[in-house]
Amino acid sequence: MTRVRFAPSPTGYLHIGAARSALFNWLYARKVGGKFLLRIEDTDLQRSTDESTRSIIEGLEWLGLDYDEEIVFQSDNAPKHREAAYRLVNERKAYRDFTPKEQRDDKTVKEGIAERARAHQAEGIDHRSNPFRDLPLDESDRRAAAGEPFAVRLKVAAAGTTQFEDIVYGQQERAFSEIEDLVLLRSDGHPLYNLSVVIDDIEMGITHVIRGQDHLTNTHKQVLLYQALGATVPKFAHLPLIMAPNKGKLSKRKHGEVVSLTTYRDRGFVPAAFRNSLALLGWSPPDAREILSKDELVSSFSLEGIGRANAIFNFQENDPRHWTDDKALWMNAEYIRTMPIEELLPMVKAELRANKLWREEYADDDREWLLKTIDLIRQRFHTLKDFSAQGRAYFSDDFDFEDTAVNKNLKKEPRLKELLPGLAGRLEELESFNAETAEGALRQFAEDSGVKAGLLINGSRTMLTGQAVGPSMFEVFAILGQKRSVERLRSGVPWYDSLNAPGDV
RNA sequence: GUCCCGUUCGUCUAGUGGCCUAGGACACCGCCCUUUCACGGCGGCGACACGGGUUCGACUCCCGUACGGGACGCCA
Repeated sequence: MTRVRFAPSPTGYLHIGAARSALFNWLYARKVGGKFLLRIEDTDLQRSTDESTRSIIEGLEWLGLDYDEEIVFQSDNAPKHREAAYRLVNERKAYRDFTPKEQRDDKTVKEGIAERARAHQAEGIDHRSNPFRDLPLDESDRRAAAGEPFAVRLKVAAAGTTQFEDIVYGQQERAFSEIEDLVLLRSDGHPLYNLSVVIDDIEMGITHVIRGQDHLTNTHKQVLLYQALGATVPKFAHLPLIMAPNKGKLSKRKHGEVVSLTTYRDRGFVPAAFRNSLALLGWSPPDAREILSKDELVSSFSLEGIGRANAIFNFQENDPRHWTDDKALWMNAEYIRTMPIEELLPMVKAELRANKLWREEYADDDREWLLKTIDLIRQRFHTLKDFSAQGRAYFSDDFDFEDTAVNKNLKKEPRLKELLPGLAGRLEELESFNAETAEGALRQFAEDSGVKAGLLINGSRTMLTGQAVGPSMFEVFAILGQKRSVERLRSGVPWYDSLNAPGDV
């Protein structure tokens, strides 16, 4: 039985890179009929928060990734991790290191590592020189019993290599000389990442570890641990990383909310669309299709289809039109305009409700009207937000007039101030009011008035929606209905309204 | 610094020695449709990092160089 897991640490929102790892694990599990487990790696007590755990769970739910079995909280397993470390000490596969703990500033460790490595290189210090490595066990036990603090380190053999076959990156090999005697247990007894992960993965019966490529070189350490513990080594599949437009690491500090999954939810993404575009980052189906439903993703997914090169998530922070990856945005628009309207409806409802534009009649009496309206306006929308922003005039009489639209479609032709109310009169007289009759009346009125129909069409659009762009004007008349169309054509609002923009009259 | 990984249009990618004068998608540009804007249709721009091999033949295999990324912690 295949068992995979997603194991995020709850130290912030769910990052889109992590979300993709979760997605690939989930897809693989569903594809092969295995289990997809969730483990919260909350062993860093200082940085872990419940809020973050909640956001991870919500994020997975939003993406439609359901997990099997109970969530495992890694911190609950600390006693097991410690026990395993002590067992390794007793088996002489690990040892107590009584060297006093070195104080390190978390901010500067990265430079510290490089510096230390350089120094080691120059001075020729090898990491098999720990004086406690071969301390007799009874003496080690005695000093421990006496209360002397110690860390537990894995005893890595001096010579040899470790290897594993990565499903994505192929055969991997690393010399023991490249691997230090890693610390398993801190001197305060706190189990460290590599130990915890391995023990938990064994405990949870994980058969395939699918995770980011940033873990590729660490995997050798974990393989060593599996072997020391006498456990079966799982299969590994490392995923290429998702990078920022400058090819650097995607980070909250540098790139802000664009890397957070919740941003996509909050900014009007359809979950299926985001899931679809996430799946295509580093993976492609055999038939190179791009629009894939959840089921289609599952059925065409394979670890073999994963590429090896990092993918850039292309976004331009200060360009509202390209605030996130263009293809993701396009895909969202594609989903919005093509998905079954019944599936879109609840999302539109939530959006309208959040903006106080939802009316209870939409659920029953006006349901048909709502569906028709959504269908009409969704064609040119990119996110769900557009329903309450650009779409506002369809749901409320209180909407804004865009200055550019007013200037271009109304003020340029002063006669419109009289023509539009005139048109309203003609429309009012119609006994049967629909797109066809409205069009007929408008064209007739244009002819009678000696103006081009386009003048009235564009003027009407701006009077009725406040905008210069939108669906076919006659459809809009029909959707808004006779009464509202007439009222809005007669309203003088835009003529006064935009006067408050100084200098543009 | 050491080790590991990678490199096809601006971006996501197809491509597993001849099907490639390298295909698709997004973005961009143009035309058509349309008295708006989208959608749609048609077209354009645009890439095998570089150098050596191997081969009758390399985007595909090998080596090197360059560039990019990752890892190296008593963080996860």
